[in-house]
Amino acid sequence: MGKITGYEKEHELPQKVRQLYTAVLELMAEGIDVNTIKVSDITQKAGIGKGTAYDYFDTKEDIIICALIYAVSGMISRIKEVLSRYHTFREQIEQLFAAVEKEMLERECFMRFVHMMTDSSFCGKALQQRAALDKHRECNAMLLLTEMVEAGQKRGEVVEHLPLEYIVYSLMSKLLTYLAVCDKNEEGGSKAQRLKPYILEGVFAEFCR
Amino acid sequence: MGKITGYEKEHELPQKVRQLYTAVLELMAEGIDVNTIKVSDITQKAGIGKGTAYDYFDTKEDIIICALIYAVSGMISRIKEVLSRYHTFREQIEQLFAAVEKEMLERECFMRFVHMMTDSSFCGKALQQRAALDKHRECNAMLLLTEMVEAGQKRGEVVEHLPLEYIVYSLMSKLLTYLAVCDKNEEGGSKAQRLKPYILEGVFAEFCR
Amino acid sequence: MGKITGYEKEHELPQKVRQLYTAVLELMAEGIDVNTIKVSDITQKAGIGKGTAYDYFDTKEDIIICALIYAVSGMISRIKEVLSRYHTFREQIEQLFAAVEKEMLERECFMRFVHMMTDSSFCGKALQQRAALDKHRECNAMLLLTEMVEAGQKRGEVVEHLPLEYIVYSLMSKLLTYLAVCDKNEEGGSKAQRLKPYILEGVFAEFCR
Amino acid sequence: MGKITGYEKEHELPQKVRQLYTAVLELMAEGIDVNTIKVSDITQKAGIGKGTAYDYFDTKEDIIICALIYAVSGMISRIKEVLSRYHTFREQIEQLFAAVEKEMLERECFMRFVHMMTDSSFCGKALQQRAALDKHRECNAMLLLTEMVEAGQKRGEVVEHLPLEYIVYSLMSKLLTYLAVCDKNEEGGSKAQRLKPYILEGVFAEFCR
DNA sequence: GATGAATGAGGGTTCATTCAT
DNA sequence: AATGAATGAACCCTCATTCAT
Repeated sequence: MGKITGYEKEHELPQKVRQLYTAVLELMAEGIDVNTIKVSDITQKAGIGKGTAYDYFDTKEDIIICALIYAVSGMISRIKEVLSRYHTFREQIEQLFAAVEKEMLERECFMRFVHMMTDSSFCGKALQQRAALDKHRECNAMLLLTEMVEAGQKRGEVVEHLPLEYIVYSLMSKLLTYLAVCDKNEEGGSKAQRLKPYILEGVFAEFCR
Repeated sequence: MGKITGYEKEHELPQKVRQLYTAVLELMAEGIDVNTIKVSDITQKAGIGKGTAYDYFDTKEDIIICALIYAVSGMISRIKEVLSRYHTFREQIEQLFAAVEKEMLERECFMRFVHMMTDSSFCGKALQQRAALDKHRECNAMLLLTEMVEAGQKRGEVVEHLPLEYIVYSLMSKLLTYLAVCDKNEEGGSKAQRLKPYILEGVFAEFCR
Repeated sequence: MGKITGYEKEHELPQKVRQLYTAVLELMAEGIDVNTIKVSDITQKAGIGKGTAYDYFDTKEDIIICALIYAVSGMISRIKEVLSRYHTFREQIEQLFAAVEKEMLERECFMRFVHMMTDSSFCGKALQQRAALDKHRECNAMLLLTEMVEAGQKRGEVVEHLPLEYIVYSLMSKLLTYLAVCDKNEEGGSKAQRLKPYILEGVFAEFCR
Repeated sequence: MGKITGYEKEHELPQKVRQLYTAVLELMAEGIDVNTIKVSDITQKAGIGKGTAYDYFDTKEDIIICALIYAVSGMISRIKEVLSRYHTFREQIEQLFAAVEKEMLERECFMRFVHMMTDSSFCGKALQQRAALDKHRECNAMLLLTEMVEAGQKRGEVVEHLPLEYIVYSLMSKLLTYLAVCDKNEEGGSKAQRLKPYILEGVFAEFCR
């Protein structure tokens, strides 16, 4: 049987694979370190046999990486979908922060994803290789931001005297800062709520005409 | 014998411990994943026996964490020392970016440290516990930034209508973005050089009067 | 359903069983170690489902053992058939060596069979048990030789001052030596061709009047 | 630490390695299939930790192969030693059969060794590779026979009209036949005893002047 | 004090066998 | 009847930690 690549469409996913992905993501949401996740943890939580995981994946790493790609792709698609309903840069930025903040599970996963992208862990290395091949793929958050900014510039909402590169990195960095604050503050995100308007205002002040 | 805590002053460090720290940091500089480092890797590179490491530390994690704390404390002291020779917020910011960029080996460590602080890896967890107890300690980079900003505000250079918290997080995020860009661009840091003036300018525009 | 015993006549063999046997023998001819053969290898090569194999056999060992018995029985029948057309001991011996050499696939199997008969591998143990029960059966090569020698003695061609037992073991050992030499020398059997006349001559000199 | 190669001299063998070898050979003497021996079987019988085995060997196969080479080399040296005290071909042949028969444990090993040499099992493949490199080494039984025959020819005791190759193969085959008969007959070797004089006589009649 | 040989618990992976379809 | 997805027991190997020297 052909193994899972991580690029399957939502509806192509075998049921067991969905269960595996869910299990991985839940484990991450519970704060378990990627490096200490055991195959038996995953399959047990997924409610399937250990051998079954290996019918679909070659290694433990594959399972985890594909689960992450799945989660991040899904998150980005959903955010894209939300953003497509808004037509100004300011609204889009606001919605972006709101969307990213909304789902606990995805947020956790996204943080993990970002970590791994800048990480030298076993999964990190593999993920980065994937990402290098995937510049054009759904799981590329930078691309999403780039498109948003370019569209904003076309509409005349976003300044043009700053390099696109800088604006995108800057946005990403602010978004991650915000996520980090959300993450740190588990008692309800009050610090995040306090800082959010300033972060947004900083973005608008610097990048909007 | 009392074990090493990680808070020893430079001159209090036993020779063997220094060798262990150096070994850990070199391994990291070589790009080895923290989760993959073996005790035997460390002791071999340190040129000492495995048992000796356990005379000074209780667990492998302790060795790595203390090595990181050591490296980051040292880095922050050195940066503090540099900054103390400058007396305007703008100069300090510029020097901060320059200093951070300069120390190649330490920069790698700093990135690792940052990762782990926002990470759920074995070391991460332990580091975060440490950090929670260490709000006042040398290895706290946020504290350094906070002091810088407060001093800047006292001197009337830094705006006061924004929350201190926001300014500090924002600075940290920009610094990390810069580091990430440096890191990514191994062919000589040209992207970092291109973006640097914009990042600095963004800081000054937003936070300086 | 009654399981396969390995004693079915050629025409009693269900089609699927024949496919299984062929698959096992082909795998062996490919040089795969008996201990390494996987059920999935066999069924895949046989072009049938894994479950189906277990409709006919209880264990993997059964499949392999029966395939071997099938192959060796077939080989011995065919040799018997050939030998029945010759009426002197010398001719029979010559034909025996020729026949054994001819069947390339079967030779491989025969070597495997011999190995296992003197082996303590999983299959070996089982085969030997079988053989102990099967003294009278088709797959018994020693029996074939014994009959040949006895007939030779009756016709006055073979010496009688040596124990039948010794003559038979000696013949078997020479035959196996010959096979081993054929086997070793894949570049065309020149060594086998060189040694063959001496082996035959040794047999005749020692055992023929 | 450097791993064991299997070519260590008796006195160079670390104690633990000796224990491992002994354990392997005892397991074989007990009739356990090489392919089913577990590392834990070996180390348990050797009375050492599982990990220790891997300090000296890289894989389970290595342990078994080296144990076999050790046993066979030892056996052959001992036989050589015995033979060196006899100076006629006839005596040497008699002593050879006696010596080979004597060492019950080693005999078992020798049969295993022979099996593996003509086998495609995991160990077999590796052993054969070794043997290909070891034409000149101690564990080469053919070499021992070759030397014996050549010396016999020089002394004028052994016929010269037959190819050396044939004589050696023939001797080996007779020796193995004898061993196989010894092996089969666990009730006291009476069959072996009955056949032995005929086998020896056959050798003398064919190869001695 | 310093060492590194020895340990053995633990986890990734395989594969014979089963059973729902 | 035939299938092959699912299972989980089993086993090799690693490596943090200990402790005799």
